[in-house]
Amino acid sequence: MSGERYRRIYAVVRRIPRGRVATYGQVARLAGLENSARQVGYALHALGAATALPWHRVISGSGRISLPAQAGGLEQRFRLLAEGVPVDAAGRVVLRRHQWRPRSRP
DNA sequence: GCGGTGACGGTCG
DNA sequence: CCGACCGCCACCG
Repeated sequence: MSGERYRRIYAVVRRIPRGRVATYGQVARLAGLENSARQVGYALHALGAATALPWHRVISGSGRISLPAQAGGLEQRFRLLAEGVPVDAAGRVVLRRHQWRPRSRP
């Protein structure tokens, strides 16, 4: 199932506060995996939508939902709206206002 | 072991 | 603002 890399990625995703979003690249960096933004998406995909992790709080660096609508993107949009994060019909979120900005990284 | 793949991201036109 | 390209890198057949 999950290797050490996945563990780190999941640990970061678990810290994203309700009502906030983080980007794949941001999660990768916080997990200590500098050039592995793609692996974050891969790791989340391996979980499936039934996981307890807030996978729906992770979006692309351009502020869009990357997941295709039929493959979970629709659910991701619903989950974000449900916790107060505005997502337009095209799946866009205003990062400037809703991106998670952790204080520091110990 | 090799090559294609993708829930990325930065750059360029 | 948007699409096309390209570099990255673990995973999988």
